[in-house]
Amino acid sequence: MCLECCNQSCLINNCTLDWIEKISSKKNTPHYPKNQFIFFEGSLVMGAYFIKRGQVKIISSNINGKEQTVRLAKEGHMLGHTAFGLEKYSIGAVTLSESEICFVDNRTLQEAFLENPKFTIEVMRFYSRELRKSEIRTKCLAMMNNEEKVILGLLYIAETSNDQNSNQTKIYLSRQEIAQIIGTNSEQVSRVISNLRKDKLLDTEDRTIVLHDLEALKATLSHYCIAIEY
Amino acid sequence: MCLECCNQSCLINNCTLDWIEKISSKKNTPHYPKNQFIFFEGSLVMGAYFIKRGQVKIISSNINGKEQTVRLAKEGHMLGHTAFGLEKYSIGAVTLSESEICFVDNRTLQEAFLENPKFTIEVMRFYSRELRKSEIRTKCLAMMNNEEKVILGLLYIAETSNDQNSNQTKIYLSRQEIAQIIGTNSEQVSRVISNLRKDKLLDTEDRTIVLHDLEALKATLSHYCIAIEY
DNA sequence: CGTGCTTTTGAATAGTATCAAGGCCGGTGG
DNA sequence: CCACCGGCCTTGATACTATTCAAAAGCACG
Repeated sequence: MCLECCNQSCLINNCTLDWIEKISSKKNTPHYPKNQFIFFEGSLVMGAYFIKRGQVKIISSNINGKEQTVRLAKEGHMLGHTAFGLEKYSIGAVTLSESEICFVDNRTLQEAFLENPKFTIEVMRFYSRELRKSEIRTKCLAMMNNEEKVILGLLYIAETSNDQNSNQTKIYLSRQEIAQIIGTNSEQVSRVISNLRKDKLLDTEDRTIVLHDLEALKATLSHYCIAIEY
Repeated sequence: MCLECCNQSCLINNCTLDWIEKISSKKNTPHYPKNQFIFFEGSLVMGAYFIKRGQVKIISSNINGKEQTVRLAKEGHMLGHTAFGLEKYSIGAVTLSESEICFVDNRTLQEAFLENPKFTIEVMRFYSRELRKSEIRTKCLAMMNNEEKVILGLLYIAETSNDQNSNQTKIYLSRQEIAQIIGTNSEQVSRVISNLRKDKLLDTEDRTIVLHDLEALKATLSHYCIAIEY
């Protein structure tokens, strides 16, 4: 039930009470394990997904199967939405952690948009923010060298991670997964992480990366004037 | 007057008739020459811009003044929008051709959104499409080599160009401007264009680039499964 | 006709991707 | 329990690509 949902950041909360109930009765909320596809590139568009809990990567591949992560999403984010009006998703989505994700079909969503202006406006603002973030990312990936890109990637992962409880952030993604976020390969990521560890900008515990000073990492990217308000 | 506007693709047309008139009475439509700033990075957000005619680049710079073009826009597109809720624009916009661009202040826009669901939905869809395009671009710029990026850039410029009347598209941007769109430098662009001319994939007339076979150019990028429906 | 800007091309350099080998760790099966 | 296997990580050597530097030519402009 949406009305009892723990996730305050869910966009559906911008609907009227009776619409929240209506959506609640139509949606379903499967439980996804880690590394599970939510939808595939090329599959049919049936509706939109709202992340209740967990971290998700949005991916796009070339014909050789090489995969690029184009966006990360966490609780409160919407997925699949970018495909409205098209027949098929041009991108795919995969869970990075164990997740709960609500699915709402196109028809219900369309009616909700027409009758809940506040909801529609907030969804619009969500896209607007994501577009701005995507554009800043375009700039960074175009102008940065490998070391800077890795730092950018780590900060991005940290910001879209859910466990920001303590003063240290742990990253459980593989070197390969990080490489796909910033557009390089696992060897380069490994090299840069080794250097950053020597410079005491991060620690590693086995394969886990531990960020203990986000501000110091951000400072290394300050030349790019990144607006950091995700 | 919006009601008499020649631009059928303008998003404002999704409002009710009286709202179109209301917006019409509040907006202004300055005439911009080529290479004119519409708004600067860091300036205050007063409203949104609707392109009536012309081509515009959205740019973002680093602290050294190096400039990256993160998006191209043409008639029917919205600008400045991505800054709602923020105090300042994190990006800037510059005309690439002589243009007419309508400005609507934040307050009027906000009221229009609340009372014109169809308008809001279409603006949302516009963002949604732009986000998808930006993400595909992220993938391409991450995976392509320089030659492919230049071809991608030329196709992007052609698609956001207004004079698609004949079977050949002319591009008047400098090598430097093209380089900033794809994240390289003018020398590389020059080299690639020389090679493409030898391969008969394009022609040049003085500094102008002439594309006479868009399909052949697109075919060279087919490995990337680009959804080409801008 | 000179000046300044863009384009083009070559050469040197720097940076990144690729290839290869070894180490570490967890899981599996004898 | 231990040996083996496969996956991921790390590091070095090498090849390749892209950037930078430099110079000359072309064009626009006063």
